[in-house]
Amino acid sequence: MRNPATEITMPKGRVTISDVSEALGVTKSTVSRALNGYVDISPGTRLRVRRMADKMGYRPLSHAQAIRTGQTKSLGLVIQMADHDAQRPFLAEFIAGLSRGASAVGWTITIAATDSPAATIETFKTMIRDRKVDGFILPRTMLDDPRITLLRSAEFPFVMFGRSAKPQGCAWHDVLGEAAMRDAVNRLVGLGHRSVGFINGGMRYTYGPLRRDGFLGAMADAGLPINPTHMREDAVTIDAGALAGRAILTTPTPPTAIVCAVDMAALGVYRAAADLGLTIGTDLSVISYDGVPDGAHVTPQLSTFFVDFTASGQRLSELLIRRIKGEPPEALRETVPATFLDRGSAGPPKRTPRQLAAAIAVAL
Amino acid sequence: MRNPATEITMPKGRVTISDVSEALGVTKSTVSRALNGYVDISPGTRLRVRRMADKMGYRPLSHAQAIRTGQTKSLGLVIQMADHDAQRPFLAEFIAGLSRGASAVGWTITIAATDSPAATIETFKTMIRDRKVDGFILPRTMLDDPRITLLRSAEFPFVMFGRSAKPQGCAWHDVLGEAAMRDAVNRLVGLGHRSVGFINGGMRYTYGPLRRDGFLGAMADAGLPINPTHMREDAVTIDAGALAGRAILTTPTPPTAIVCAVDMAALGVYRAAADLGLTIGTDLSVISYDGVPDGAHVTPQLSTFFVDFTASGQRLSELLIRRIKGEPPEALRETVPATFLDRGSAGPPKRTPRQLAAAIAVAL
DNA sequence: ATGCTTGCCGAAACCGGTTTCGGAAATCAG
DNA sequence: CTGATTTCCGAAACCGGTTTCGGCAAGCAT
Repeated sequence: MRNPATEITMPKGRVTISDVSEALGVTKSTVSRALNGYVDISPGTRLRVRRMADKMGYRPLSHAQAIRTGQTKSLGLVIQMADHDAQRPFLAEFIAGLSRGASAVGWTITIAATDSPAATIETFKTMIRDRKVDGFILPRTMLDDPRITLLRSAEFPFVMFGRSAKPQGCAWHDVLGEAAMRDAVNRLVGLGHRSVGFINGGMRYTYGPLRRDGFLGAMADAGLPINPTHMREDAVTIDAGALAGRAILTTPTPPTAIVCAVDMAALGVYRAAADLGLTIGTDLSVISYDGVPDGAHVTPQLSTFFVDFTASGQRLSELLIRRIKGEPPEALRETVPATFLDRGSAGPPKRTPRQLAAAIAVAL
Repeated sequence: MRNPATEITMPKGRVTISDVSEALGVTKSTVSRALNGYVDISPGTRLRVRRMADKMGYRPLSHAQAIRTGQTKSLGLVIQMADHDAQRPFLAEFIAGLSRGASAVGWTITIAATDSPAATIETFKTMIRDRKVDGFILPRTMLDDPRITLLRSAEFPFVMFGRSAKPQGCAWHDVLGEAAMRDAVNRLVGLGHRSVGFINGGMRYTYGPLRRDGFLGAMADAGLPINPTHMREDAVTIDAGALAGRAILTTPTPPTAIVCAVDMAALGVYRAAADLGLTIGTDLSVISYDGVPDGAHVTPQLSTFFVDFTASGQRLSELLIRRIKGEPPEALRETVPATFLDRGSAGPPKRTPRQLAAAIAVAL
């Protein structure tokens, strides 16, 4: 009877904080404060509580704590199905990463899908109002993003996958797409190309202007002229990429290489090239960005800058949790490089633009 | 002062049940019971409470109710990244459907991703233990599914996307893959094919045997013999499909048509056919199942049975919520047909198997 | 008029935690 | 040795709901 710990009876159902406190002969409040690192608990007591708690397998119920603390220990992700083709291929990996980062510390991911921007904002509002989550991950940030406006004014924690020109209050993790575009141009120039086209992705997104600037900067550095007819925008699907590719290739003097801001567009260029009788990797070089699985299933395989969406997802969860716990957003900003996969869609130019134009004219 | 309702003062933060009860001059318990449809509340009082509640914009906090009721109003989805290629293409639509079905009635989707079957089971256990969700959606049910074993023994609600041979305690929603396979064979036979191959998906999954039986049944009904060398299994990726296709096409007397249980395998058959110099739709007919977006980007477009994963997801959420609310699993079982998309990969046979074999021999 | 149901709602406990407050014991200063 | 601080923990309120219990008043039959 001296040591209450020797006579604990394992409760049948869930073990609650009361079970632990009774087993130790202390009050609930002592257990709670010991477990939550309050300073007014002696080291000895803290240790005894800790031991007993995990001996009994005690795990606080997150929604029970939530009613007092206001924290659900849950991260929100709202995906917009409207711009599906753009983010579809990576969704699984991205979610896996988010989940890994969150569950590593006992948090969960709450997900919602919407059809329209308006529905997205409504979803954010109700999730905030009903305290469903403690913060949000924002994929595919846009230049003028209503989600940011809303969350900023609601003073609700969030972290972006992407960057922002108006960084006030924003935390982010992003991949250096502009550096990849520079690198792509440099590699093509190194291979001997003097005329390079560019197919960009969505210009409403923050990544669009960044990647364009990366391309333009590298071209300028290489002393190469920019041909406006060799530049296209807003191609994030195979169809759009095919259209853009054909448009560029049917100019009077087509480029011998094309840099694409997203893989889907590059796969479209493959199709356009095939239609025009061109062989990728020799007649036309292509370097792209994203690293979608399909890129490994075309001939030749697509040389692209691979983005590890799983790793980014995991990192974003970590950052958001730190943000929720109070770290200032300025301290939670980071960028990582993409990894180049050299797979054969880029080689030395076989023909001059003039010769290329002649070959294409025959095919038409 | 007669009517307390005329002098309510809007609370600044969230409006709680106490705010509503004070505004009406009744107790919390009355408000709670009125809103939750208890019978010991008079119709008049119920109406007054309802009106006041939504006039004040009162929304009960789900995690506050959870601590007493045990219900989080959240549905769980655990996705296993291991068998990625199989379910990857539909994940976004599926989640969107789940989300739609859940959020329509104020519930949410909690998602987790794991790397291995073992991790999956662990994730289920912790999510159950910590009461993170009220029930689970099980995608891609397997013949001998440890998830089902676990949930059944834990008496935890779940609903399957797929069926089960041991239906005890199981609720489900499924698409009739076997009917689609039958239909595919019938269509090919109607086009004049007498020799049809079959590439099945994963045989560990419940859909595998079902689709095989559908194929075999239709072949028997048509009086066509089964050539074992024309049948392959476990092909759920492009690569596996290409391998299986090549194996079937390089038999002494290849079939003039191949039915595939999953689109990814069919896309692999496209590659195998191209390697062997065959044209899909004429030299070789293909009918498949799933309706992946890629099927519209090959030439000719893939004729396939389209599955509406969004609709299925939505339906699954609805069924699971009903299951959680107490409806017996036997009452929650349903199947829906897939929709055939006739897009040109299946036509009348141009050559006999013998002629086909000769053509292939040349290509090799 | 009396006794018995029935309808309806208030009072209070409860769910599983967190947090404030105050006081006893231990430590420190003088 | 006394008085003033600290240190550490218990008691109790609290978070926002739900649910049990009991009692008052009206309705019913006798």
